[in-house]
This record gives sequence, structure tokens and C-alpha cells, in this order.
Amino acid sequence: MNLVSEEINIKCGNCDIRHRAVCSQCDTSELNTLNTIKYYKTIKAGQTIAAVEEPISFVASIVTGIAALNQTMEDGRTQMVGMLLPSDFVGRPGRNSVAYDIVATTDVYMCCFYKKPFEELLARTPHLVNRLLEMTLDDLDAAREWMLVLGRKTAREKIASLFAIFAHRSAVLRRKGAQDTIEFDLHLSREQMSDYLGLTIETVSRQISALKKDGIILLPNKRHVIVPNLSVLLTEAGDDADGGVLV
Amino acid sequence: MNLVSEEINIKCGNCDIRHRAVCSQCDTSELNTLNTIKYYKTIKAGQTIAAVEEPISFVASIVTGIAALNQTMEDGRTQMVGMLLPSDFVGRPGRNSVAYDIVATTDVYMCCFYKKPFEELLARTPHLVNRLLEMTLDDLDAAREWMLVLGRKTAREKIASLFAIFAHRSAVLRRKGAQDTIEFDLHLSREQMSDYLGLTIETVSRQISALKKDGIILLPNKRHVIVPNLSVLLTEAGDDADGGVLV
DNA sequence: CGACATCTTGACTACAGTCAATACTAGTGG
DNA sequence: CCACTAGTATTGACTGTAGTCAAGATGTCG
Repeated sequence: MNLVSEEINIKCGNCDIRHRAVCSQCDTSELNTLNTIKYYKTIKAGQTIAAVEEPISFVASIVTGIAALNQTMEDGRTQMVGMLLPSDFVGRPGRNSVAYDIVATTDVYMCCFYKKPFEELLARTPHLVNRLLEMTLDDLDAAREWMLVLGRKTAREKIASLFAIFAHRSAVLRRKGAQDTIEFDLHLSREQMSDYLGLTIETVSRQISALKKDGIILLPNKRHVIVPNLSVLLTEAGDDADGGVLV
Repeated sequence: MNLVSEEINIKCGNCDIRHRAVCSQCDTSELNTLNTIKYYKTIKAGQTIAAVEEPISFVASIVTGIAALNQTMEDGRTQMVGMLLPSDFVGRPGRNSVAYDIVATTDVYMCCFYKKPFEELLARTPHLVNRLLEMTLDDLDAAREWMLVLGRKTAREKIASLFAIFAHRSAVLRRKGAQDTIEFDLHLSREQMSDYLGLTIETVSRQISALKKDGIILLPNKRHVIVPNLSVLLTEAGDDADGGVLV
């Protein structure tokens, strides 16, 4: 028992997403319980984690990697409706299927919990529900923020908005300011970007070239972006140069 | 005491949204508590219920009427990011302001709870949090469903999708099937529709005229719509003729 | 090195936006 | 009751942005 408990502490204690995931407020005993119903799983880039028709037997936290939530119309048009990043939660308690296809964009490492026992734990652990509510409200705000991008922004503003999100995330990680040079790796292909932005890949390509030509961004290669001045990028995104950027 | 309790039962017992709102699972004692911290409020059509800059001192349930969640860019472009219908919840526990402007589309009658005591009740009433989580997850699904509309659908499909939502809601209320004639009142102006759909009012107007010309809908007047055949409308919306319509 | 993916660029098209004139509707006051 | 006004909606003509189709460039991996 002692051994098990120690093992858990080592595992969860070292976990990168420990302080942000659903389990962030769990105490040792709750982590013990979680440990009995959890397993880790790796999904290769491009593989489907869950599909709309199929039942799903687990819920999970993304530990590393990126996954996309995709909606598809019969004729093949697709729209990415969300991006799952490390610490994000997969699955909806109380439902046995997902509302959109979840596809691994990069290799994804997940901490999975068997659905049924997780829901039981949820039922007797209010703070878990609280955490889930917090996360869901954040997701909702992000989704609505993105609705403005999809509904009202031009192609150039859309690209700038997407890059602003990546730049913002990178800036937070490296504690940089809006005046500093920020750089980040582009984990999405042109096609994935077009699906996220409601554009075609040609338009994505053209607008990226245009931003590059105008010196808003530098592109040492196709998957790496350097932003000399974040405020300028934010202006291009149609945002106030300080606020309004989620995720 | 007895009197008070009776009065509450009458009030909440007769409440149209009693079985769908946050309070749907509350017992008599909880309703009593809620009653001590609640008040009713009417907002005239066009009035702002809450604005992004201003602090908000309450959370609320919409009892009757419709309100819109609006996002606005500096240059005036606006996007409706959600519609609040009877039983929907207003405000975010734990936050003292809202992320978007909330504007009454029709006259709105709200059941308001003072924020602080409501949050305290929330902290000791797990099933309330559960209900709020359920509602938020539904909102999130609806928002993501709408992202597909905004990002990938044509103007005609957008209008058809909007009407399909209204028709669907009306059909559920009156227990009609997809083959029946369904009608509904249009509570939104052309401008509000354009804000919801990410279009201009001219395009909205043109597409409505086109749907009318093609016999997909009938328009006895500008604010009332008759749908002879819902499946046909759903096809126009680009949806599978049975599923996929939220709210 | 060759083969296949992904990405970029160009030429042309089409859908929705813009600007503007006209029609409709509801409300007010003579 | 009609005339007038203000707000809302429709329709037309034209423009512009992003989509489509297609060729060529770049990148990746066996």
C-alpha cells in the first residue's frame, strides 16, 4: 500500500499538467482513487481519438501533444471547433459518445480514466465538478471568442488572430512582453489552419505570405514563426493591442 | 414561516422554467434559501442587461423573453455569440463582470440572485453545480455547432440553419414531426440575424427572399415564418435531414 | 535520387459586401 | 382618418474578397 501510494505521488507529483488539469485540486487519497481507474495511452499524429458515431469508454486529460475537435458536413466541409492542449479534458461525463471527432494533431499522450468509475468519483467529489465547471466555462469563452473570428474577421485578421494566440501562449510560457520578439513552432499544417479559420489552404498560404512580406512576421521555415512585435500583430488581428486574446 | 414557504411554492411551483433552470433540482428548503436572495426584474427590449466593462452584482435565470450575447470590435463590427432563452442562466459564478454584452432582444423578465450569497449556496450545494455544469456543456456544444455555421456554411445555408433552429424549437413545443407544417414568430430583426450569422442585413434579406421564392418558407409577414416541410429546410441548411440541430 | 506530401503562386470566378434608391411598417399628431 | 416621419426591410448595380482550378515549387522520407 505504502509503495503504491508513493508510486502515485511520484507519478502525479511529477506530472506537468498536475496544477491545471481536472485533478488539480485533488488530495492524495483522491489521487489514489484516480490511480486505480486510470491508464496512459499514446495516440500517433493523425489518428482519431474518438469519433461521433462510436461509443467512448473513457474520459481523459491531455498530458502532452495537441488534438483537434472537428465537425464535418456530409459533403466533406470541415470546421475545427476547438483545440485540445495539455491539461485539457476529453469527453463529457454522462454521455457515451462525443459530439465531434477528436483527432490527434501531433502525437498525443493522454491520462485516461475509465468512464463509469470516474463518474462515480465525480458524484461524491464536489470540487472535481467545480474544476470541470471552471474548465468548461473557459472553453465556452474561448469558443465564443472564436465565433467573432469566424463570423466577422477578414482572412488576414483570421491568420493574425491565430498567430496571436500562439504568440500569446509562447509569451506566457517564456514571460515575454508585447514589445519583445516572440517565436513559436507552428504545430498545425496549412490545412488544419484553414479548417480552424474557415478558409481554404490557398487563402491561408496567401495571407501568411502577405504578413511575411509586410514584416509582421518572419518565417525561417514553414513551421516556425517569429513575431518581432506582438502589438503590431494584435493590431493586424483587429484586436485592441492589449486584451481580447484567449487560450 | 408556513406562509412564506407556501408563497414560495406558489411562486416557484407556477414558474414556467422551474423544470429547466439552474434551480430545477432544488428541494423546498433550497428554494426557500434562494427566495431570500432573489428578486425579479424586467428589462425593456433593446436595453443592456450587462456590459463588458461594468461590474455585475447578480446572476439570473431568464424567465421570459430573449437576450443576445454580443461581441463588438473597435470598428463596430459585431457578432452575436449566443442567444439566451427562457431558463438560460446569466452570469458566471466567480467572475464580477461578463465577457460579452448582454442585450435584451425582446422584453425580458429575469429571476435574479444576488451574486455573493448565490455563490455561497453553490459552494454547499453540489447538485446546483452539477446542473450548472450540464447547462454549460450544452451551451458549449451549441456554440461549437454554431462555429460550423459561421465558418463553413453559405449565406443561404446560414439562414436555413437559423430558421431550422427556430422551427425545431417550435416543433418540440408543439410536438410536430419533420413532415408537418411548422410555423414560428421571428423575434429577431434582420440586423440581429445578420449579427448572429456573420452576414450583412442585405444578404440576409436577399436569402430570405430567395428561400421564399423557392417555396422553402412562406412569409405571411416579415416577422412570421411558415415551414411547409422541415426536412426540406434541413437539406437547405446543409444538415442531415434528421439530426444535428441544437438549441 | 525519386516519389509523394505539402505548400505557394497565378489566373479566373463567384459569393457576399458596399453603396444607393425605393418600399414597407408603425407610430405621431394634425 | 390621413399625412408625415423614422425606422426597418427590400431590391438593384457594382465591387472586392476569398474560393476554385491548375501549375509549379518546396519539403520529406524511403
